[in-house]
Amino acid sequence: MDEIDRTIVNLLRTAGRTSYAELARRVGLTAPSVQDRVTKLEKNGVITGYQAAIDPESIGLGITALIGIIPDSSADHVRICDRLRAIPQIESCYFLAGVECYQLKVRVPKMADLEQLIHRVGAIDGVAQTRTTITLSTKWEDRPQPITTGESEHGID
Amino acid sequence: MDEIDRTIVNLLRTAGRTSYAELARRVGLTAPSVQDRVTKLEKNGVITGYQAAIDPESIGLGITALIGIIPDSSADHVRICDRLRAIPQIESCYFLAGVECYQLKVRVPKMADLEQLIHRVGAIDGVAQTRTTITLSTKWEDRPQPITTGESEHGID
DNA sequence: TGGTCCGGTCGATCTCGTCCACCTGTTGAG
DNA sequence: CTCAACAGGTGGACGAGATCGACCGGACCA
Repeated sequence: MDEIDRTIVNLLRTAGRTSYAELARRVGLTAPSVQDRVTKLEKNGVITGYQAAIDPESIGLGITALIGIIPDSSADHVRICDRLRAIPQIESCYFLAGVECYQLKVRVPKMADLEQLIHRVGAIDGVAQTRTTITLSTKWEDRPQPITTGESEHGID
Repeated sequence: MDEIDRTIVNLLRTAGRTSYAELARRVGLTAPSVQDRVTKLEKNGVITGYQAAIDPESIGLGITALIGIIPDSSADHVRICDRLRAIPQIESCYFLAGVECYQLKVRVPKMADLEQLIHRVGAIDGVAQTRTTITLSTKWEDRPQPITTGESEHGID
């Protein structure tokens, strides 16, 4: 994980379809070397995948909401997590330090779908209460912050 | 935006570096046709970009937190938004319907950085109060939900 | 000194991306 | 009904990219 790897990661983070040849030009190596580095980054779990960013509204997911979950005292978190994972509308799921121990980011086409979704989450065993907030607009999302020099050690590679 | 477009989007959403030739095989067209469709999807704003998914810990961003912002009554939201946008650690920013009218998802290397970041956000003109929640773990994030048939009209293309 | 490993280059080959000419089915006007 | 215009697809050609194996040079160590 040297300076060249960081540059490659920064480039792929903002332009995930950049060819190996183009990456090679940017970092001053040849294509096979870059490919080798990228393969290692993938194998080491630094790069976990590639995804096209889609405008949610264009595919009929015009409503975004955040749902906080307050568990009851007997909650089985492995079970809750499994049940949540089975709900496709939940795009992100964070386990939090707080009274609301989960926060979900969900997307649905219509309000009726959101209502149904809230009921479904609320019905999960161990969920005492949910608190939903509608997002009026997404200012930005998943903006990659450039990697700084690895001044702290992370034991990667 | 027909069935083939939806298939292409679903494929690119989960495997953003899939070649046009491979996409063509999957949808039963030729590579030039697929490329044409993808170009149109990009031009119409359906596909807004491509990004490699990176494990945050691997690049020294081990701490994720959610920051809620409560504005004061005289808040100028354009100004607040601009100031927030200038902070690179804020990866996502949602404008919410609620007392906390923004929620930020931030990532930093160390707790000290988070503290500094909270102070910086709190110092923005129009921000009355912030409320920060640490995420103990990310169960999953940015999981693409497959596009269903466009039963509602969205006026795309 | 010599062996080994790591990471890079180079060259050959195959696949992919991209452009262009052509084909087909649909639509709408005369 | 016929014909022109058009959208969207196919197929071929050619340049660029991906990928593999062979080789090279420096660092490390016995």
